Amino acid sequence: MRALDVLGRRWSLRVLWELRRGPLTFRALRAACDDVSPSSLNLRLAELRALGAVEVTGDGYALGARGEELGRILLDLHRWAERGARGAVRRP
Amino acid sequence: MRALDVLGRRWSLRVLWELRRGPLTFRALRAACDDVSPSSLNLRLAELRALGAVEVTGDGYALGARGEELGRILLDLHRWAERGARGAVRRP
DNA sequence: CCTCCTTGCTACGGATTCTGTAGCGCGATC
DNA sequence: GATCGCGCTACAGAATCCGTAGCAAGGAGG
Repeated sequence: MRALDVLGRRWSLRVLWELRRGPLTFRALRAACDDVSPSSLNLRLAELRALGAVEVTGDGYALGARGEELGRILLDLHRWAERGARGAVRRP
Repeated sequence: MRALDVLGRRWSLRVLWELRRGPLTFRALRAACDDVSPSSLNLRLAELRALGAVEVTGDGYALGARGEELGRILLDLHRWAERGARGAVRRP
């Protein structure tokens, strides 16, 4: 349950989402996330690293070993959200 | 991306997670979520209802029409996180 | 050795969000 | 009509986040 708590903090999902296509440097990741403040980003990265969701490689930050599975889950989540946002907001 | 933004707010994922097994009343949901403050809970519920993720039934709050799919996604996410937390935290 | 870059990351004050507690209005029940 | 639990609101204090500036380290070029 702790894991969902970490994933439910601001920018956590977004960081993972931006990393789904490959590694990014700290600054590139920051730029990809609407220029988050570096303090927040660093905090989230530390938490996500503690979870094993993110790791540091030679090319910067990347998804952990199970990254591909996570990418698929995030894609599902994203698709679900997009579909819901279009079809279910107005439901009179 | 807006949807992921809402899902990335504090307690959003947790609320959905607690609703995955069936409807809960406002107070029960609050209790299930480590006694969130009612203001936060009410805010999150409003946002999630606007997304179509949560709806109000006679038995209280419940996952929306696409709730089952979301529940499965959250379960995947949870399992992923749990597995990562066990296998990857200690990585000397 | 000495600049000039870029990179990861920290510091800090102000703005935003969350928390904790109290309580209202309402319907059901006694 | 008194009591109970319910959904929900109010509000101040605490925690968090943002925006900006800047540091130390490492490499490229002179």
